[in-house]
Amino acid sequence: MARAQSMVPVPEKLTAFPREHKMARILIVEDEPNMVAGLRDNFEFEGYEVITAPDGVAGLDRALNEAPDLVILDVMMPRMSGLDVCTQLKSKRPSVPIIMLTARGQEVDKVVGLELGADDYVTKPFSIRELLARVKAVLRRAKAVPKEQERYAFGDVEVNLRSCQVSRAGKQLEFSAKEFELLKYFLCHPGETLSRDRLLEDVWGYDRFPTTRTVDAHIVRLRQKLEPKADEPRFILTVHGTGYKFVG
Amino acid sequence: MARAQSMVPVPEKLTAFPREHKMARILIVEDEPNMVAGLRDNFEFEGYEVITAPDGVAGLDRALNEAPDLVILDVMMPRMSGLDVCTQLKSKRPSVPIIMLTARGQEVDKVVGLELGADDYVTKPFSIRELLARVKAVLRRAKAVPKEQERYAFGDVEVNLRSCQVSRAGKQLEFSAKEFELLKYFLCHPGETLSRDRLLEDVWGYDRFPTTRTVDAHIVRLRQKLEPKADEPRFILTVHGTGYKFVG
DNA sequence: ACAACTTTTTACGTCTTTTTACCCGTGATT
DNA sequence: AATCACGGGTAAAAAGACGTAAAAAGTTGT
Repeated sequence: MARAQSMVPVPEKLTAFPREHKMARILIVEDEPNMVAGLRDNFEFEGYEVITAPDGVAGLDRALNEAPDLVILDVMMPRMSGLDVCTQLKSKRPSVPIIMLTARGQEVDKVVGLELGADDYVTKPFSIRELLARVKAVLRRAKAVPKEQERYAFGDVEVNLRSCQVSRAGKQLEFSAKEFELLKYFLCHPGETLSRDRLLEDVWGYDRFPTTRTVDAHIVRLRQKLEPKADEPRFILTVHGTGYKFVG
Repeated sequence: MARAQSMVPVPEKLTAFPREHKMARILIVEDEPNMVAGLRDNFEFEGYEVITAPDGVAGLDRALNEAPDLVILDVMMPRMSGLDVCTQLKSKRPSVPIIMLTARGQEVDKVVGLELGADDYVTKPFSIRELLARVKAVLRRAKAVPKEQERYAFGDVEVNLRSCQVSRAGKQLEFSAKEFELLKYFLCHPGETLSRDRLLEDVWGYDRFPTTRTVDAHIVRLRQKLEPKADEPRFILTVHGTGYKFVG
């Protein structure tokens, strides 16, 4: 079913991939080869990492062993139906988001699917853009900061991870996207010594390869905004020869 | 005044609170650091989310931008007195409850404060339990009036969510449906940085999938209608690399 | 079916952020 | 103390995101 693909003339724009920490890995479990190929092309074009499985048994196996960030699951498949995979997967990895693909007229399955724990469903035939949009939405929701961890404070600085706000002595500070991501990463790994390579990989992402000095440049800016004395840091410390660490 | 703090044993770590639906966010505007620390400990122990500001100007700023559920306002403060903050805040966010802190002997201020729209006042020195009780009471009253503020004002713009009317300098403006929905979403999430994806999902809805640039196009139109200078926005701000945010 | 209007897409110039390059100071090592 | 590697500061180049206008597509009312 190359139908989905043809609904949208494939490469529309080369306008950069959304800069996420790390591009998500998506598992597609689907038995129809053309459909798989179409989906793979589109998702890879958007910058996702794609792994696939041709039937339910293999799909469950890969889902359990290869830690995908999201699973797209056809309902009708050989060996094990998408519904069964869904049930089993959710029981073992409750937090992995699942999007079900159902054929039109399988209305019942939609309901059952959601009851089984699927996060969303899409009815065939669908436009690839719709699927892409739903994937993005589900991933965003899955990644949303849990309530308990959304706020941090150190010194006279307050950080709200949800609303992306940083204030110091009650006054709002402006942070660029990267600066905020980096700060967030520090906050989530307090006391840990983080190498430049690790920061690059986790904050910048595996498919980008800037110089390690890039990290330094950003550290400088964080310090200028957050440290009482930028040249005598109290929070973002240098670990000579290794990297940086944050202490709150 | 570390008094308040010592009255309730300060908990070591504030990890797991009994989870209510949504614990209220309280803004404390107060210049005395010990007082702030004491209040923060106590309120956080009770499960409230606490944000603070050390003077009137910063306080007003956070009150407008971070949507607190209640504001505790010291009368005597640097830069801008609690009374002025109260007046200004009430004119822009009429529904946000305010509790004033006054020193004994400032009897006059009490009266003035209430006339200015404060919901309650507490005289220093006070017991933390008294303050907690009054906060709870005020919140209860505020919540009793079924929420969702329906009128907003910023700059010379007035918005009525119920009648879907927008006026600027007293003159009615025409808004298309989408434009109004978008504006409404901004008004309901002041100060929060909203990504294009989030706006698309929440404003455009679940089953429509336009490009993220569509959002920009609408932003332009909102700005043209609402901003004094469309090319130098004061209310609908760009957060480069992330999205937009509204500040009133 | 047409006209008027709203919404979405496209295209491109401008502006911001990010990255790189280079030089200097400082802390580690011998 | 001398050397050397590492990190900090700065500015300029490169990459990327935004603003805007205008065209295209979609809606609604007549």
